[in-house]
Amino acid sequence: MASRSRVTIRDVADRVGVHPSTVSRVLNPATRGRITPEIVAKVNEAASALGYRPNQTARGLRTNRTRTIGVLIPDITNPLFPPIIRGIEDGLGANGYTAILVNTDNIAAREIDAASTMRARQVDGLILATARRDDPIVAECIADGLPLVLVNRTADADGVCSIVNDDALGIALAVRHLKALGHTRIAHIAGPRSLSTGESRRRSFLDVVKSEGLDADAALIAETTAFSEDEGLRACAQLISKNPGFTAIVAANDLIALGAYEAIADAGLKCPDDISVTGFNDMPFVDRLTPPLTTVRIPHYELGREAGRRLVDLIETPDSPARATTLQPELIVRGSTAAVTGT
Amino acid sequence: MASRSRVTIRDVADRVGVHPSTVSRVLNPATRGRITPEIVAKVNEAASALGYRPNQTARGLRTNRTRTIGVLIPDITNPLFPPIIRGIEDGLGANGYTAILVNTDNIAAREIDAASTMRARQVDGLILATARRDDPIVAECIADGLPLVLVNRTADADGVCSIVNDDALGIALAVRHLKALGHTRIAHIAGPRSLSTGESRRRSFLDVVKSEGLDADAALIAETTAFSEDEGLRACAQLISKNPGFTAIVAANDLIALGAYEAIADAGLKCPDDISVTGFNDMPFVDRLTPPLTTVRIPHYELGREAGRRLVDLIETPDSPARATTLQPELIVRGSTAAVTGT
DNA sequence: ACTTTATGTGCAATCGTTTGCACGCCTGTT
DNA sequence: AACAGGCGTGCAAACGATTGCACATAAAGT
Repeated sequence: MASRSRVTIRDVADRVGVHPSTVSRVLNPATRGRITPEIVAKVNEAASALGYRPNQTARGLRTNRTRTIGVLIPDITNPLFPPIIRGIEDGLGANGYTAILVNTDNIAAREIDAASTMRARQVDGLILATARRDDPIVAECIADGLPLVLVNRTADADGVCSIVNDDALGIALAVRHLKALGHTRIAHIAGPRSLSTGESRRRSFLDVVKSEGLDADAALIAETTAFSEDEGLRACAQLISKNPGFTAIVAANDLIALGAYEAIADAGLKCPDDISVTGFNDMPFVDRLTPPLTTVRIPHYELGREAGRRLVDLIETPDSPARATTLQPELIVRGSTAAVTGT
Repeated sequence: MASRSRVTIRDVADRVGVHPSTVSRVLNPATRGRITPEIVAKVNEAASALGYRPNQTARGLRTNRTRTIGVLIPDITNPLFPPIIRGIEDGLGANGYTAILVNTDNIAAREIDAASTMRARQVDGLILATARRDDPIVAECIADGLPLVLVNRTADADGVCSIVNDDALGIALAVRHLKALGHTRIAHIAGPRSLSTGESRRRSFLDVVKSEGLDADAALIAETTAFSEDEGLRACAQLISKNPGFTAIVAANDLIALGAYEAIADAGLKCPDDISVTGFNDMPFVDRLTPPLTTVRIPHYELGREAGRRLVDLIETPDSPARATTLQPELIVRGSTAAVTGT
């Protein structure tokens, strides 16, 4: 009696005196209408009296649908991801799906392994927040017809659903804001080009700088190998030492901006008095920094929710088209940007 | 061929010309020894040639063990939890278990619902970071013999495993640090008494204040209804307005400490010059605040990892004893505490 | 009144694995 | 040379649900 899943569909059937299949039909909303209302009532009553709970494992075996989806993220400890995950949960949960989550730390082998585990567990689909531009998991899912949605990043392969922020708009908002403050020579500390976010923000920066008629000087672009504070510090210090005469920095994300803060202080300069800085992501607490960081807020929760919904779509209507969706970010102006001071 | 789980144990058996059960035995390390090495080799070869991956759903149905465990947390968006979750994943993953995660926002109905979903999915055990001191889910798990571990919080019920921080030690570290700085009238902004963390830190505070021979004045204790910045602000403002003449505050967690920062500023006072403040948790970025927060660092990752390991223990050796484990915190001294200034 | 159609329920196979049991065959003992 | 005991493998029955099919019974059409 204290057993794990004590009561089966057969117990319910026996109690009412009907066949197990009848109970199954009653419990399935789609077939319930085919059963006499009186029996429906009896079955429902018996089911709740016995505390019956359908065994999802058995159901999954028979139907080949587990209502479970796999989510691969780099690192839940990165504050970027928790809101995405909540969004996914909410986008999925409304339809009775649940997520199993794995952190991969951006290590390809871990990603492959995790994907394999999830497939052994018969997930109905996958959400990747880990996708590289050229990603073997993406290729495999496409080959095997496993529903797949990319979130926050995108891949070069086409025919795959992705939900990403409109980075071009975000960068444009930052640049136009700085232009309005009188800046004309604006630097960019770019993210890794192997990641879609790094590459797209970089390209967007170049585009908008040109279209706004600002100085488009290759010396104003610094490269990083990771979206990290250390790399931001290193790249910014290098930028300053080359002294290309900029008055503002558009950082590819908040951590890089934090690194830039340090590099600026190390150089004996002040933000925003000497150099304005913008971030990207609006991580928690960047409003508490000194100065509070002007940054681009990405709708992380909405990205996740949309990804969840889209995946459910893909699973339940297999012919639904694979399109890339972008969501709009917003510029949050705080204290790290200021009008350029006359020389 | 592009089907979801295309190759079964039978396909492998057919290719080698043996019975499916033989393949099963080869694939199971425990029974592999009973099979002729030559056949073992052939089966392994065929399995990898066909890309066979055992169907966990079928296995779970047969064995009644899904190697899946359920994790209930209040809100993954709270920076407290991500490290715990990574810890759980690591503590579990080494043994081939995976976690399914649900956020409950501390809403009892959501917790019940989530627990029910997990049980329908035949989880092998549950980890609760949501437990209230008197929690119906805990009671149900005990009644049904479902392995259960509580993390970060504990429940009043006995016979349940819990992994928690040594709050008494944490509070003692904070109080002794302040005492060493010359503070004698120290206030405490407590968390909700319905949560084990709120209650235990409060009691520990009273204990250590007494044992250290400091002023134990009921007027020095403020109450909150939630571990939030707003509540911290409210409670601290109230404390200041009652003016019991304190020079330091031990906040029950970092968010409350943040609220205290605001209340202190609102009152025209300065931290740490007029009032020292200590937090609890060492959340990300509290080292970037002005002033950087002196706080108690809880080994969150280790709590999670220990919880994961313990749950695996409970599952695999059913008679293992239910004990409460505490892990030791550490005081991180930063800029929000200073020596008391002579009047 | 007799066939036709609809309607509600039971039957049994099936999903992919695991595992107790039985049955050969080979080896070693007397 | 006959027999006991392993040892390796096959057989088939589960696990708990779903679902195409068949079969009653009742309602409807001619």
